[in-house]
This record gives sequence, structure tokens and C-alpha cells, in this order.
Amino acid sequence: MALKEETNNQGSCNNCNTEVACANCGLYGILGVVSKLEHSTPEHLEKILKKRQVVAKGENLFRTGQPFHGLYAIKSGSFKSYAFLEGGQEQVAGFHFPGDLLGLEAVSSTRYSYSARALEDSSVCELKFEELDLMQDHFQQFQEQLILLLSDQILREQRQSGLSVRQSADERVAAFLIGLSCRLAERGLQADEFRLAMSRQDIASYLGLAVETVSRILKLFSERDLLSVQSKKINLIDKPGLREIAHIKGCCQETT
Amino acid sequence: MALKEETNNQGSCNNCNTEVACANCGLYGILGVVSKLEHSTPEHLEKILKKRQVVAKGENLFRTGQPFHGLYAIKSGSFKSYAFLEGGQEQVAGFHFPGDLLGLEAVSSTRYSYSARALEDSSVCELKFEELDLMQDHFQQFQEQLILLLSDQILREQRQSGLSVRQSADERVAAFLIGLSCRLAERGLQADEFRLAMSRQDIASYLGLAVETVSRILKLFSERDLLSVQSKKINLIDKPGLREIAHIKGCCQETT
DNA sequence: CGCGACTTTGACATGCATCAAAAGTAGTGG
DNA sequence: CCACTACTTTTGATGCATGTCAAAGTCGCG
Repeated sequence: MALKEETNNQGSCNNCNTEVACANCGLYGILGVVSKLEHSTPEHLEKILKKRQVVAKGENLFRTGQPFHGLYAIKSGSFKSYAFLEGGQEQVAGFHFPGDLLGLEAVSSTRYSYSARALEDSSVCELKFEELDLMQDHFQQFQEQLILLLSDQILREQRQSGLSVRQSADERVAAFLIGLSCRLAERGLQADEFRLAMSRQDIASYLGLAVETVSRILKLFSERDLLSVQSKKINLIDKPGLREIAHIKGCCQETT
Repeated sequence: MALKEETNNQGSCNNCNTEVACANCGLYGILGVVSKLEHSTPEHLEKILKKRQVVAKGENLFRTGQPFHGLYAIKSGSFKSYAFLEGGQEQVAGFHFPGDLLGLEAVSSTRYSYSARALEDSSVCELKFEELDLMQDHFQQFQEQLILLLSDQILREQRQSGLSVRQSADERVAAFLIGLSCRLAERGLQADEFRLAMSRQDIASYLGLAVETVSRILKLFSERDLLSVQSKKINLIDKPGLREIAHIKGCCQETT
């Protein structure tokens, strides 16, 4: 079966740092259900799951208001989600990495509530919702998985939203970096040294700071040997130190 | 059937401003499914839906970490949801009014992720998840409703979280008041004149401001005749004016 | 009526946005 | 391959919004 095959392929790619293994992908639970389809032919599966679409840097996966057509799982690369405020100013809502899902919140509203753009050349898998009636008898299990995904998403957003309002600028930047590192580590990607594909402006927008402030704080951190910066390359040298600044204790307990 | 009866009762209570009609309640969609249960006896229904529990001011509906046992729909009164930050400081995550649901995000995680406390004497209905297997053949419709609820919740949280970081203090307070007014109006409750059951400290925590700032801004607004304040009583006099400060254009287009 | 908690008011300090300009980086075409 | 332009990032100087501290005033509950 096509799906299992791919799972194995990726399972052996643990040392590869730019691409997430299927087992670490947000769609994995749902794919488990999809793969159970009894009379599933390769063509049949392909209608539901479009694997490995390539998205060029700067291209949009979808835009605010477009009709919902499917969930995307990021395979490689990275994306930003964003919307426009009054006055046409862009507000970055989040950054998304291999293993993350995009488009979840549109499931019931039938339209994407924000836009998603590739920050670098990337690839995604798409779970097409148009063809979902093909799932038939496994639809209930599919729904259960969907409920899990949605509920997780709510938890994640809750955790985030409450925090940032009260935080100072350096807390925000430190928390941003630690959070990034955690998410990459969870997916089996390199967590201490990575490329920030997004611009400083994007980071600033996301954190609710001025670009200049982000720049200054990164410099401050590098002066204190908490990290090193070479344009977009970031190397987290003293993660415990950063975690202390961010007031983050749990999460990512490696490097204890 | 017990449920339909209550629906009618409340439907006729539109001029009553402290209690939400069942038709405006967040559980309504799900209850539609529950009420379809074929062999439903009153006792049977009561096991799933516990109607009109009374919660005294200051009492907790649930606390962070408690095992999930059910969804709550607020019938009357109001609640705050909150968690504790490092150092034991309380962070208010939201305020909840008649018609709102509490506990949604715990559906899949099996534990409540925050605490919910009554800001005044209140009443709730509880949808018990322990007894859900009683739903049998209607379980799928139940799931569909749940997916809708979860997805809506995500949209609401998204809208909120992105905004507040960039806003100034008066924008936040104005947006808070307008948002409150909208939510009350949506549920058929009095929207221009209401009692803020929560303390200034709670508002400040929620908005990420100092108590003093909230106090000052309310005074400022009342000096400019945008509203009037008498301790906890608020009267929104110039909603268009407030909406302008908050940069909110859509939503609640009454009083045009 | 009195006590403790909440709210308001004032004075002051400071973190961060804003403006301006220099330095660095990337993309393009000759 | 280099030079040119446009964009992004960094650095510095300044001002204001908002947090903090302190104290007076008000509310509400027993």
C-alpha cells in the first residue's frame, strides 16, 4: 500500500534535518484511518491525499476568504500565516514547520480565515476534503481524529495567547526562540542551530514588537553569549539561559 | 419531551436580560442531537444533560488539571477562566457569559487546561461526557456538532490573540467593552448598560495592563462622554466613538 | 458601623516605539 | 563576475505610553 511504503521511507530518514518523517506529521493519526480503507486502490488514495506538492518561496498555499478545500501538512520548508489589519498592515499569526498542519480552523467555516505563504521553497501533503465521502465506513474514526486535532490546536493557541501580552520584549524573543527550538526538536529536526527563514519584520509582527527592538535584543543575547547570529543563521548556545529569560521551565528537557 | 419543553420555556423569555434562551446557547446544536435519542426517557436524558446547576459566586466549576467530565453551558451569571503563571500570579484567560460554553478544549486532553470561577451567582447546564455511549446511533451527528464547536472556538481565539499584542491601552479597553457588548447582544441580553461582574484587577489581567491603567482609561472615556461608570455599572453612551478607538468596524451593526 | 478589599488618583521611572541614517545583503543585468 | 539598485538589518538619539510605587478614597460584607 502506497501509504505504508512512504511511512517506511521517511522513518529511515531520521538524520535528515530538513524534512519531517511521516510518523511525526500532524496528519499521521488521520492517515492511519485513511490507510484502512478496504478497497483502497492507489488512485483512490491519491484522490484523498495529494502527496508532496512543491510550493516555491513566496507562493501562497491559500489566502484569507478562499473556500476551504483541504488540510495541508508541511513536509519540508516553512510557512507564515498572516492576515491584514485595518490600514492594510500585515499581522503575522504564526510560523509553521515540517509536521505542522495548516487550514484546520477552516474545516467548519468552509473558508480559510488567514493566508499562508511559503518562507522558502517547501513541500506539503494535502488531505482533500472534497473527496472525503470516499471514506465511508471509516468516517467516524476520521471524525474522532479530527476532534483530537482541533482540540489540540485550541490548547496550543490558549497557551500562546495568554502569555505574550504580559511579556517584555526580551521575554518574547527568548520565548520565541525556545519555542521554535522545541517544535523543531519534537519533529526530529535540528533544534540548536537553524535558519530563520522569516524576515525580522515577520518576527517583529508576530511578537508585537518593532523590527529595531528584535534586532537589538538579538544583539544583546549574542553579546551575552546566549546565542550567535549570522544574518538568518541562529545558534542557540545557552538554552537554559534563554529559558530563564523566557520564564519557561518545562518543555524540551533535553540538554539538561 | 423534557428538552423541548425547556426550549419553549426559555424562548418566551426574550425580554429577560439575565438569562440566555436555550436557542441562543452554545450547546443548542448538540442538544438537537441529544433530543433525537429514540428511546429517551426523562431519566435517560438527565444522565447526559444536567440542567440548571447553581454555582455560587466565587465557586469553581472546575480547576486546572482536573479530569474532564463534561461541557458546561452558562445559563445565567458569568465566569472567568484563568490559569497561574510562574510565581503564582493569576492570568485571566477570558470572561464567559450566558450562552457560552466552558470546557471545550478538554474534550481530547481529558483534563481541564484552566480553571473556571463564577464571578457572581450563576447557573449552568452540564453535558456529561461520561454517559455519552448512551447516544449510540446518533454518535456521529454528535461528533459533527462537536467539530463545529471546536472549529468555531479556534476561529474566535485566533481573532483575539493576534490583535491584543499590538494594541495600545485605550484600544484594548475600548475593544474589550465593545466586544462584551456584542457578545451580550448576540445572546439577546442588554448590550448598552451592564454590570461588570469582574474586578478591575481581572480586567487588567485579561487585557495585559496595570489596574491603574484600566481605571484611568475608564475615567478618560467617561470624561469624553463615551460611557458612564458607577462602580461596576457601565453604560455605553457613544458606541460608535468607542468602536473607532478600538478600530472595530464590523460586528454589532445595531445602533447604526 | 467598622474593617478589609477594591478602586482611584498622583508622581515618577523606564521600556519600547519612532524617526533617521548607515551598513549589510540579495537579486538583476550588463 | 562584478557593479548597481532595492531591500533588509543594524545602530543611535529622542519622546511618550504605561508600569510601578505610594497614599487617599470608596465599597461591601459581617
